[in-house]
Amino acid sequence: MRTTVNIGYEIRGKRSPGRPRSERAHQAILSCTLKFLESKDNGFANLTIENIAAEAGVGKATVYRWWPTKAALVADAFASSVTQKLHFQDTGSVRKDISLQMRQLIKILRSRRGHLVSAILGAGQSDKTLIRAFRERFLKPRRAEAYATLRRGVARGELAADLNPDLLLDALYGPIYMRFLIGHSTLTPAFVDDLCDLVFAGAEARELPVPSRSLANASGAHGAD
Amino acid sequence: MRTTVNIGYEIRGKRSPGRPRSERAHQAILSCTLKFLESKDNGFANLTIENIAAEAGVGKATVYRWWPTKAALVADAFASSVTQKLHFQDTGSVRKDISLQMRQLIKILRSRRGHLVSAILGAGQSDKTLIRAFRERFLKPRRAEAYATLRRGVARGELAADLNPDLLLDALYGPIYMRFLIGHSTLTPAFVDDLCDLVFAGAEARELPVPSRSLANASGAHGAD
DNA sequence: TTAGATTCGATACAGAGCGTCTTAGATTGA
DNA sequence: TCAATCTAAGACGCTCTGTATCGAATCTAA
Repeated sequence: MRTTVNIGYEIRGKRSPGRPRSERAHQAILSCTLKFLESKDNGFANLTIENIAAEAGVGKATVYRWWPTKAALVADAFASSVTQKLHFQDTGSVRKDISLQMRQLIKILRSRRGHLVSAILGAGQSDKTLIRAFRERFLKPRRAEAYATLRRGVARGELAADLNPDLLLDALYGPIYMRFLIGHSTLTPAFVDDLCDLVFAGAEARELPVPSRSLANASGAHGAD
Repeated sequence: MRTTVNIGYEIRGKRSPGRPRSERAHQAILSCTLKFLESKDNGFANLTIENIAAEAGVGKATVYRWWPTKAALVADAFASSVTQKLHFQDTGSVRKDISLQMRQLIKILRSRRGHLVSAILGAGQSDKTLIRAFRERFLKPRRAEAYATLRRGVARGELAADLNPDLLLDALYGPIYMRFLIGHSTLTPAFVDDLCDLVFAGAEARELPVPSRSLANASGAHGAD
C-alpha cells in the first residue's frame, strides 16, 4: 500500500516514457482532502472519493491510481500538512521546554487542524494503516525531539536518571489526548501547567545526577505494537 | 435521537393496544451488534444494518424502527454490555485501590471487549452522539466512584487536599487511553505500576490533611464539552 | 518525426449498503 | 370484532465504491 508522498518519477534524472504525473492534480487532491477534513462537521466517514475528485477537478480514477484506499489518501494529506511549528525549545529548564511544546500542541488540537487529528485517530481505530501513519509521521519524530529534551534535563540534574522516558512522556501527553478524544474536559494552558506540576513533581531527581541508562538509549525504547 | 435502552411499553401497567415489541428481536439485534464489534477485524465502519438484521433473523425495518442511526444502535449495544466488573475496592490505600482498578481496565481493553471501546471512541470522533454515550454511560459512573476513592485518600492524609481530582484521574487514565488508542506502546500491569509510582509521587499530601475544597464538590467538576 | 508508453479527465458500469416504503400476517386492548 | 401496533420479508431509488474504457495529452526513445 502506498502511503508515502512519492512523486515516483524523475529519480536521478531517469524518467520512464509516457505522460508525467500531474503535480497540479496531486496537490489539488491533497489540498481538497485537507480542506474537507478541517471543516466543521466533516470526518473520515463522510469523506467520499467522488467528492474529492469533483472538488479537485480531477477524474475519480486519478485518485484511485495513486491512493489505493481512502485511508492512504488521508494519511498522505495528513503527512503533507504536519506542521513544523511544533518544536521543543532549550530554555535551560526541561519543565519549561516541555510545557511550552504542550501549549503549542493543545493550540493545534483546538484549531481546525485538530479535526484532522481526530479524523485520523478516529478512523485509525478500524484501519491500522492510518494509526501507523500517525505514529510514524507525527508521534515518532516528536518523541525523538522529546527524548533529547529529557536527556538535557537529566544531564542538568532536573530529572531522575533512571526514569523511563516513554512513561514520563505518556504521563504528560496521555491526558491531553484523552481529553481531546473523549472531550470530558477542556484543554487549556492552565490544565497543561497543573499537569506539569503534578507529573514533574514525581519525575524530579532525588539524588545527584548519574550517567543515564534508560535515557541513553531512549530512541530505541519504542515498544511493539 | 433515541439513545437509551428503553423498552417503551408497559409503563405503570398501561400498554397501548397492538402487538407488543418483540423482546427476542430486541435482544438478538443488540447481541449480534456486540458480537460483530467484538470480533477481530470489525469496526464501526464495516458494520452494516443489513448484516445485523440478517444475522439476528430480523427485518431491516425492525432495526430502523428502534434505532435511528448506526451510532444509536452501537451506543445501546455498548451500554447493555458495560461490565459490572470494574469497581474500586477499599483496601485502605488510595494508590492500591486505584491501581487495582486500572489493572482491571487494561485487562478489559486488551480483551475482545476492547474492540468495542475502540470502535465507540473511533466512530465517536465523527459522531458526537457516540462519544457522549461513552462519557455518560461509561466514564461518568466510573469517575463518580473514583472521586469517592480519592476523598477517602484525602481523609486519610494520603493525598494533597487541594488537588484537582479530574487532573489526577486524567494523569492516571490518560496514558492508558493514549496507549490503547494510538498503540505506540503496550498496556501491561508493570506500566500501570510505574505510572502510579510517577503520578502519585506528585499527588501525595505534603502537609497535614485539611478539609478538602476541590474534592468536596468533585462530582460537579465535569467541564463543558 | 514517429512509435510506444503512460497519464489525464470523463464517464459508464456492476455491486453494496442506505433509509423508506409496502405487504401480509401476528398479537394485543377496547 | 375491530383498530392499533408490531413483525419478517423484501422492493425501491439513491449514493458511493472500485474497475474499466474512451480519446486526448505529454513524455522518451528510436
